[in-house]
Amino acid sequence: MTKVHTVLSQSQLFGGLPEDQLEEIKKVSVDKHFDKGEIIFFDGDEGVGFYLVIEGSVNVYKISSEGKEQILHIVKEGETIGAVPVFSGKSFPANARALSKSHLLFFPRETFIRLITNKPSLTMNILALLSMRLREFTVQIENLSLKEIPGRLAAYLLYLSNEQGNKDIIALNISKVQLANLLGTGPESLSRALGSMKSRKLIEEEGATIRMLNRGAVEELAESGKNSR
Amino acid sequence: MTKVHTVLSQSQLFGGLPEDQLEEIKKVSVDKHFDKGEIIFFDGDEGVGFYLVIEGSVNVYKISSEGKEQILHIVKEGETIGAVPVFSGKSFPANARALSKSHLLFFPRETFIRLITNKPSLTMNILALLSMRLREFTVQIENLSLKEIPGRLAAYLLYLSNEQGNKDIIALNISKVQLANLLGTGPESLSRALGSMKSRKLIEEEGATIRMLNRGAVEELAESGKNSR
DNA sequence: GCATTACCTTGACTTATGTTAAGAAGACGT
DNA sequence: ACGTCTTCTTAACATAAGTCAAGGTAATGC
Repeated sequence: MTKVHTVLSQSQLFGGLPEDQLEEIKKVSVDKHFDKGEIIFFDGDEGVGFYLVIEGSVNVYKISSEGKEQILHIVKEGETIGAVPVFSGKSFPANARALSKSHLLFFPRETFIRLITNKPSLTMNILALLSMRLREFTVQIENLSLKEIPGRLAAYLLYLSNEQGNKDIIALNISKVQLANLLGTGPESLSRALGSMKSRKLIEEEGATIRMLNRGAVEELAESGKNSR
Repeated sequence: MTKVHTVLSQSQLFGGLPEDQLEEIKKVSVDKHFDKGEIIFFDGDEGVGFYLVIEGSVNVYKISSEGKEQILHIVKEGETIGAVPVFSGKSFPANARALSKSHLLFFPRETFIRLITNKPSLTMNILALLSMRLREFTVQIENLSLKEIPGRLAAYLLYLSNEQGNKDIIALNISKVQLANLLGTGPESLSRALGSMKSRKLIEEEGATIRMLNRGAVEELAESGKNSR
């Protein structure tokens, strides 16, 4: 069983599909390889198809005229990037860059649309995928607009903890700069927010590992969005 | 021809469908009426179906623990609300409230899913709709994170101008408080941003009408996101 | 037609976060 | 093992925007 096959069959997009359909899917895809830091597409480029990550991880982000970066999504194995223009028929709505050496599968737009027509279960998977992404974006808008930076950080730590099995030991999977850009700020403010949580005994930090000392207080911080008072 | 029929046939969701399918759609829907200010659903409520606006307008929003409101979308005739949980099978991701006396059609989840199975053109419409919404959210995240309030305001004025036929005379279709909440701020800051644009001769204001005096400068403000320098 | 209410604007003040700069700690290649 | 880069932290300062309060204007009801 190849890695490609394993990832496809476990992806949200193609999971649960019969073997013959998976084969068909594999056949219409094109292998693409990117080095760390390489651009996969730019905001505004014509969207001629989408990508599924087989190995590595990808940063999907917007960039301001001054060069500040807002990360929309960090995409890992089995997830997709660039699906929006497949269905709304326009350009990519953001930039994408490989965070590590990555292996992606590219699906050309027209071929893929022909493929999904009259495959209701696959279509339902896509609808679920897009809906999930919408749900995530509403959370991100809520965080950016209604929470201050310490609150966003607390919410992200809880999200990570949840993803890693609700342990109190959390592994930061991305660099501090990237985390800052995901939270809509820069490394200095992130450093201060972490420092504040440490001095208030909410967390401990050791390298890329964070230990939650007071989950209740972290939850309250994430909930209220505000640091104090 | 009833209003319902007209709106359905011109909606993004059901536009371009044959007459018999439109009839079938109308049959599975349920009429719902809401007064101004009435809640349609709450963030977290179980999503048992979605709504299509026939008449009136609806505010889809998140709310912070302190009561600050962030508008995600102002939904008008022919548009839908609450589609996410139909496909990702969970709760509504935000609140919805009628901005005026409104007439909506409600589509129960299971019935609607049965209806769309094996109707590829309808399914493609839904995919396009969700993709469009995703695209809009990426713009909103970009605005919230990478632009200051004057920049967001400028971008919104250009959006309105574009929607109203690229005239320099723009009709504000919502109250200032709502506009402020859409831009992620409060009425005081919006007032100041408008004041700054007026004193710099970028715009003139008369009641709910705004006249763009210097489109180039407005575009630059929206583009750079920053007020000065 | 007048009073009451909702909506909007303005001003003074506070605060969170951005900015600039410098230094510390860690990673990396030679 | 050494120096060079990158990444992170800390501090001092600048600024955008939130907050609180007051007043004005427009809309609405009696």
